[in-house]
Amino acid sequence: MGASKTEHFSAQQNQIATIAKALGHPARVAIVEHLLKVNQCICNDIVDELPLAQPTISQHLRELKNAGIIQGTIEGNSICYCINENTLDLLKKYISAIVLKLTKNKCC
Amino acid sequence: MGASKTEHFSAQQNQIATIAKALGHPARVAIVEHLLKVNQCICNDIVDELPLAQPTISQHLRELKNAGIIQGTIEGNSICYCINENTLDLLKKYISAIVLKLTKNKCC
DNA sequence: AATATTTATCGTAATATTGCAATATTAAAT
DNA sequence: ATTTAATATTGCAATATTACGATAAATATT
Repeated sequence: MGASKTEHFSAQQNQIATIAKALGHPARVAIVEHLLKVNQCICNDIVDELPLAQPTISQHLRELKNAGIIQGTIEGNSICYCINENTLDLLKKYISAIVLKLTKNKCC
Repeated sequence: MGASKTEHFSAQQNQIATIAKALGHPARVAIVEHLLKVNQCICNDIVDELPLAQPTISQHLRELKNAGIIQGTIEGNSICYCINENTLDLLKKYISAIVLKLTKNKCC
């Protein structure tokens, strides 16, 4: 196989998995951290920052964008990328709810 | 390629990516949710719960365990799995810190 | 001892991901 | 109009992931 059986799981489970998966690569974590530091920047700035080729960065940006973690606004020649707060907040709330419930549990 | 250039990124970036990656599949999200609901259970209980074969569940459990999200304790014949609070709390804190910083920023 | 139960591992097929060189696309600058 | 700059896309190779049948390993039950 190789393809996930996404149709067997709930919309929320797939949504959380999609967001988490997008963060599941150190380069994409580094991109998010860079965007957090500089607030907003263009693709080439990230190419200068990370040890990856331009097409690779572009691919990672697309995945972050598809997952809703970042957004890009066309500004003439370039595209201004920044973090979309809502998506990360959604993940934050989901995990926070889990951790909150866990403190009331006992583990084996 | 196909292999991530993990050596170019910080230990924390790799750690966060590893945890997020483990949550980056709906089946593993569903496993975590089931463990949250029943507190603790054995592999076969999850096999009965999800539409995946036993070796597939076992594989997903191993990945969750490798990422530190769950832990397993041998109990005679079976293995008792439960959520490891610390790892999810780590991810929670990391994302919370990002979201907190974001509220002070303006996006493009 | 034989059987059942539970989980892990092996092998394999299908698909996805990662990374980059080459190239295309689009808009700005000269 | 030509060149420059910024980004995306294409095509490809290497590797990883997902899924499962078959089987192994280890303990429990009869």
